[in-house]
Amino acid sequence: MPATLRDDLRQKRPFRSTHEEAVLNVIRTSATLTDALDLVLKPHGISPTQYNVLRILRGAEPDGLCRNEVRDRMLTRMPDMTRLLDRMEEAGLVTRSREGGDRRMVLTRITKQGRKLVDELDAPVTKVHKSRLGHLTEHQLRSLSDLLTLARQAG
Amino acid sequence: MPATLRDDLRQKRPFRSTHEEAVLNVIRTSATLTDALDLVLKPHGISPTQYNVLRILRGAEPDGLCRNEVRDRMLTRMPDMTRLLDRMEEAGLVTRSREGGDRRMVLTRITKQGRKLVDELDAPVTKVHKSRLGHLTEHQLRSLSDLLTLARQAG
DNA sequence: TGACACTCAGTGTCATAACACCTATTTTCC
DNA sequence: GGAAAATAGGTGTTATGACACTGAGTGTCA
Repeated sequence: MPATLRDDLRQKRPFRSTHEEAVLNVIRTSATLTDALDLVLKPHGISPTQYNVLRILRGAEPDGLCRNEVRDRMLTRMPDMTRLLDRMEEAGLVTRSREGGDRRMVLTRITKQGRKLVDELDAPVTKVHKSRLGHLTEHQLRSLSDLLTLARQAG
Repeated sequence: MPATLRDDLRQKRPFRSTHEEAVLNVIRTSATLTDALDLVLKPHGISPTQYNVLRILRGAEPDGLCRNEVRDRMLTRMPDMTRLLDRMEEAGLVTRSREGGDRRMVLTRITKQGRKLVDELDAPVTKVHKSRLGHLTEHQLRSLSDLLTLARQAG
């Protein structure tokens, strides 16, 4: 793994600004982390996006959530929740049902099978996170999260 | 914009570890930055991926690069460079030609039109980077890039 | 009380990404 | 010098993402 982003991307020129450098570093790091996660999830037949949905719905048990509520809690923007949930329903990971007072709402819940899958994935996912960031100190991890949280506070 | 990632994602539980918190922060921040860039690029008819290719090929002028070399310099993994470049060639942004000693190699170059487009985008892209991260100090930006670079050094 | 705007979901359609497999050329190495 | 491995690029097919549009159900307020 090359030491600097410039080496990594084999860039000849320096970055135009520290802002640009930071943006590219964030995107690059996100891609490597997502790729590593993807490798862990692939044998189980789900994508990082689907895994994200399962985590959200596990956290919302036993009430379930409506489609837009799931969408708004996603880590990445997902404009087509309907068909994402269609696929997950077909795979037996979630169920949907119209119920309650507001007949527009469709509650989505994680199934027992979905719950089992996401529970099983806890250990390997934790492991891949630690394998990717385990060489950072607690203080460095705290700083990183704080800086990223600050970065998202743009007007 | 909510202050913490937990609020942002409306998570009830705390993160399982600082590693996990950092991973999710990186992915979330990357998504918001990419979405902002996408908004700038969309009126020009290109995606962040295509913009990345144009930047790479502008930096490689006048020699051009072969397909795999472009792929390896991409910010995010792109397994189907062929058809990405097909589309860009069709849009008049790049050209391809077999030349030189190794007849397997296809050199890709940015066209005058592609060059014009990416040059025009310099100002608005810089602007969006600064609008997103302009509230951070130079020292914070430097720390952020350094921590992310360090984060990618995993074994 | 009924027109209007709003919200929730879903659909049609096209663009892009992902994955496995294929062909041509070059390199390696006996 | 020729078979085998490696490398460059491309194709077929499926899955997923993006975007505009539709329609049902709900609130609201003149």
